[in-house]
Amino acid sequence: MSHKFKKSTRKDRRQARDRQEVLQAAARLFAELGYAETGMVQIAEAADFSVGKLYTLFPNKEGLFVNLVSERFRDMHDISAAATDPKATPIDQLRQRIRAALQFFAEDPHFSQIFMNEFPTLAEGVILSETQRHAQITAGYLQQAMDQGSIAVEDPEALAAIISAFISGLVDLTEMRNTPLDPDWVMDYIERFILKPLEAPTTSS
Amino acid sequence: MSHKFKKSTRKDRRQARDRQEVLQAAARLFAELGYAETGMVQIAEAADFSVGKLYTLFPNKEGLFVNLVSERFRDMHDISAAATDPKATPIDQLRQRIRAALQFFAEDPHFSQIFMNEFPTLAEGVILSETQRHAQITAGYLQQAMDQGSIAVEDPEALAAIISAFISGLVDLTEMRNTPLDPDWVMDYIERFILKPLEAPTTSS
Amino acid sequence: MSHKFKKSTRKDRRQARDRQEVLQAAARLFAELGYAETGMVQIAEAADFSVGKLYTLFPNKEGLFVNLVSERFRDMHDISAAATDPKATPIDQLRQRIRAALQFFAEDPHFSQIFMNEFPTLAEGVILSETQRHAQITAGYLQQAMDQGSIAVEDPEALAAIISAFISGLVDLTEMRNTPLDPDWVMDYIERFILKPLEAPTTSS
Amino acid sequence: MSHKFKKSTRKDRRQARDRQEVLQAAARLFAELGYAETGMVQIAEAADFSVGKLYTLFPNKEGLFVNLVSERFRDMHDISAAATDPKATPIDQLRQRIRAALQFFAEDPHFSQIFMNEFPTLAEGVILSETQRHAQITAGYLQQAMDQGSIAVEDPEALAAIISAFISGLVDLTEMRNTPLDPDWVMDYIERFILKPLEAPTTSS
DNA sequence: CATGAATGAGAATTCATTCAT
DNA sequence: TATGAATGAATTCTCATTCAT
Repeated sequence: MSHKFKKSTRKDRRQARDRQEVLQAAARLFAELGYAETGMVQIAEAADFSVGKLYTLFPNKEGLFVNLVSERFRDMHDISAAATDPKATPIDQLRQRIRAALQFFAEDPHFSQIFMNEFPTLAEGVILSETQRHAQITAGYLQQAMDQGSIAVEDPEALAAIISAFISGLVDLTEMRNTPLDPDWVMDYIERFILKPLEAPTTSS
Repeated sequence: MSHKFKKSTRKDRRQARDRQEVLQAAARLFAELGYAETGMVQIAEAADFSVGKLYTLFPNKEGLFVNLVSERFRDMHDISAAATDPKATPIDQLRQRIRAALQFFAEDPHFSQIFMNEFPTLAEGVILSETQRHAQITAGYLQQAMDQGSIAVEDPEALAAIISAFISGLVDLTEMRNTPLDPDWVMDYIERFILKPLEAPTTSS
Repeated sequence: MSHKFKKSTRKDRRQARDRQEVLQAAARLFAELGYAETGMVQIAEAADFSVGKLYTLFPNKEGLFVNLVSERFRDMHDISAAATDPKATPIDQLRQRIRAALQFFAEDPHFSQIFMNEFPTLAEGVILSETQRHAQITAGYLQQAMDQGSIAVEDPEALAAIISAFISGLVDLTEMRNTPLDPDWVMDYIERFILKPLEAPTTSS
Repeated sequence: MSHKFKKSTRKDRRQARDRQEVLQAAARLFAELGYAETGMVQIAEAADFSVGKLYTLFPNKEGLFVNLVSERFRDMHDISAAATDPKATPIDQLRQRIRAALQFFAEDPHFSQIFMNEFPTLAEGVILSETQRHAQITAGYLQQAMDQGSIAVEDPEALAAIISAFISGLVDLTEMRNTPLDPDWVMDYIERFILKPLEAPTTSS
């Protein structure tokens, strides 16, 4: 019973699984070739589906891409949220979030690459708002910390942008050096150049 | 005097001017629509030239783009070089370079946007090497400073990447806020979060 | 029986039929307008297919042309081969071949025209080698006949070229007169001016 | 004096000379690259004239080509006419004409190549009529000879086509073998396979 | 008159999307 | 419902011809 909610769950589950398979294949191609150079036929072949199927799962190429990115974003968000201890201080929660994000990038280099390379070009609608949401969360923690007086008062949006850029810059460098991403290595830089200065008593100025 | 050198400067000058006009129009379109979404016909219309003219000025679409970017890059490099006082300390020279680059971004928001958005996707050949060159110069100053003992010893490449990312992040934020870029504002952050920590005697740890 | 081999014959057959239709339409246009003056859009319209379809059937315009010509060539070769009685004398086999070729030209005036007009310009790769192959076969028969002493000793390559030219010349004249090609009429000339003189005992000179 | 006729002869002569230079350069290019692959700019450069000049000398690309071919045709005609002894028998006059034409081909391989390769495709208007005129002259001699009873009665047009084809075939072979054209060699074949059979008393039939 | 840069119509080719089977 | 062949609009690039200088 409860028809409304559980209707055709079997089909839905299969659909969801198919979508995942397509997204996985697409992620690899987008990462390797870029959005513009990846064709729908290619994606279909890589995912072992027909082109038509792709259009039953996603509205169009852009939709597929948006879906791919926003889904991974949501995953990242969920993981980050799960990794955050609500009883910790705001700054510690931020630390946990950042580390979780780095872990995520380390585990999904395809997404990481797409995020770094293809993203800016296509930063529209859903996607743009996703990045902004993440930035806002970061900014939120910083704002809380400022309110509590535990860090110096700054423009929290700017600090969030800086943290984001920090990560981008170091992930990029990692990619360029063709080495796996080491979250600790990045974390150390963030710790020393951002968090520590913020936490240091600005007393003797 | 020197006949050989001044030959046909009239036409050359006009060509150069036309090229600039095309690049200007193209820069605006690439910034607004992105490389892939901008057509040659569109550029021609925006620059008020015929399509054919575009192909007398540049070998093809990619050539036009590369020209646009590498030209502005060279300009940036030249301006940066001119702004640098070779008698200053390495870190001060780096300060001067960064400020010059920021000034440049502030004055050419289109290039700035293209640099931020279109770049990663098309980062090939000439362009990639240009970015690397800039990063290397930054790294070079940092290395010198480390050698002189004036800053803490770090991975200079990573620091260069961080500085680059810092700038990207804050320029991006500025764009997002739709406000003009204030070099001083960015500089202040770099000063406080990167240069100062580096210069601080790491002694009492 | 034999599942593997008959798989998807339906589609294959349709494809083959479509290909033939395109080639037919293209043959007419190439014959009437020439290769350079015939556009892909025109061919598509004439064959009542979309332009895209053409590119699923052939790699590009040149490919379509080469296909058209080499296919007909192969047909001609097969028909010629089938028409040849291996037990006959070399000269009689040559007779049979020439007659078969003339029959072929008579039945496909478009190909004949393309062969006469468009050929030299585009005589590259596959096509050139096809003509050479035919010339070599002719030369081969002549060589055999010479070896057997049944015809006078001559440069067989030159004789082959002459026979080829003979056919071209008379086919051309037929076209110019806008009359259907009569194989017997051409054959008669070849018989009297080439084969008979060759066979005649060169004794009493 | 006699203003009407000699007006601006200086200029006319220069024009004629320029035209020749252009045609010479064009002939080489058309022979090497083919009509379609040869551009007006290329011709201009090869002839060391401006593109504009080309359009004062000829109406357009096709006009230039037609001019080139018909001019050489006229030359060939003139030379052939001069080489012909009106007191000789028709067949001897034909011999003289053919020999003159062969000489001409031997001396101007570019024209020869264009004639063989590019010609059929562009066989329109002026050009077509030129070939026909030559064929008609040949046919005329043959007709005369038939009327005089010195050769067997045949379709003179067909014979003319055959002679033409004979020449084409052997010139082609020469080109393929990449050797210079030997008029005597070709002449010998024509003599033995066409003229002699024609002259032979058809008595014993 | 000569020049050769500028023009723009036209050509080949691609590929996201649709829809008959 | 799934398929993947078919579609055709859109894109890049060329080159014969013109015309301002």
